[in-house]
Amino acid sequence: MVKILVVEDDRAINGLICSCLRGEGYETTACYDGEAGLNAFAEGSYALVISDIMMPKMDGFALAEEIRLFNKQVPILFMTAKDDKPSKLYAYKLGVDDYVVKPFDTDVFMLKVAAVLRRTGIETNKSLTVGNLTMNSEEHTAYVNGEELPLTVREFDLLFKFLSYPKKTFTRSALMEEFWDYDSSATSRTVDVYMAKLRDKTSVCDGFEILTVHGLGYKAVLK
Amino acid sequence: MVKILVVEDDRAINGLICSCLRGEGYETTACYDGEAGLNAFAEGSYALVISDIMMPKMDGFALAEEIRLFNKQVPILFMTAKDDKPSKLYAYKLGVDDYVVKPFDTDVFMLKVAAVLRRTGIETNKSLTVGNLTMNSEEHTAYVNGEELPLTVREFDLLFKFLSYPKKTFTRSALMEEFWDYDSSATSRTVDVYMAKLRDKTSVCDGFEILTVHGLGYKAVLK
DNA sequence: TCACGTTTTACAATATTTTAACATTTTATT
DNA sequence: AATAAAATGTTAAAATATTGTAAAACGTGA
Repeated sequence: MVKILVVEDDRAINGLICSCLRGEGYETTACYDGEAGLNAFAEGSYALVISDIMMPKMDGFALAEEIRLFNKQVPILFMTAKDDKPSKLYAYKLGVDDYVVKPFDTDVFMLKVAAVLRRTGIETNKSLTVGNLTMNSEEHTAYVNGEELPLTVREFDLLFKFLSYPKKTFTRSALMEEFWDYDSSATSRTVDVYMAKLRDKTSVCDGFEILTVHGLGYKAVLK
Repeated sequence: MVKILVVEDDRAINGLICSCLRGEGYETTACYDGEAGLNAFAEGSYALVISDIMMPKMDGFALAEEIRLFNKQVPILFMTAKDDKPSKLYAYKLGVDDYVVKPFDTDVFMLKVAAVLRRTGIETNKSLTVGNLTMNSEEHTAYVNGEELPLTVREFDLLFKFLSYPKKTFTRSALMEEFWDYDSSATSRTVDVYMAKLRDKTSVCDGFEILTVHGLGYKAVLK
């Protein structure tokens, strides 16, 4: 559910990082240079970017600058063999979230990833609790006050997404791109129907609310 | 030998748990308060810690915190009479693996133990009991009320998997990847046929049920 | 060939998704 | 403030998709 973009030209290291992350239940995309990283970032909605600094075509700093042009939120985690202070300072100036020096301990690395995501309010685990609602993506189950709340796959996916990124507004088209087949011809009004269903089904939940952002889409806000 | 540390001040309950676990082939150490538990943990290398929450000297939470100071990996299973959410949330924050509410069913308890160990990659027993069904993966045999339940290899593998991870939903493709040849061209509908067969054959079982997760796959739930 | 387990097929039964119609709310314009 | 226009809410029926199941076809080893 949580997507992480890994930009690192050393394919062995990139593979190692990705497999560690996948082992923790994250979804990963591997890119081998800054340019590819930027393109990938523009395509999908990533919860975190992990990037090397020294890479062909576009280095990590340039990538971070480009990403910051249209996204000031997404956490960026730099990896580097350099431990020099100028790089470090420059990195923080760009709004980089944290800094990992290679070679690194994968345990510590995973903890940093979890910490960054926690800090930015993204649920890292396969389970998520908001008020009296608990969702488990592995079991594909939702419980309200311990009782199972039956949800269809689409309903589950949508709700899990919304609660994974509270306050974030999702447009109908973004949701359809993410959860509907590429060649689905469904109207964007379909999303509205699901929102109504979710509002109905989650009316017993006390921790959040699904709000309409008129002219844009929907968002979940915690209360 | 898989070693399990049991920390529980009620000697009767502690003894019961230990004897159950030993019956399943685990090695156990009994401690009657948190302090003794911490000392024992520091001494030996345990694969799992099972702890009560309310105990003299040092409660379960404190014990878990201390253990986490020098071991972030070992799974911790809490037992408690409390079913309140604050405790539960706090427990998960400490990285506790699962939660058992007393009084509990020893069958379910043993399954949780097995599930936790399996999840953390520790090889456990080759046999599994759910209600009136006992399966032995070494002999590839299944018994219901002492009578043999004839299962083909595929049926056995599927059922054993499902019961090893109760509540977890398995997609058809995940199952096929695991149990079918890489180059098998079988349709995923084949899985459905096996589910029907398993449901039929296990209709005399009282401890679980195979449920359909529409749009995703199947799961076994204990009852 | 027979026996047995596996896989496919076809159709029935269910469940979910989508549409479409109308109601209501919000926004823009006068 | 009144009105029109646009966007959203709601619902049930229609359209699709998924699953259940029995039977047939297939493949393999004794």
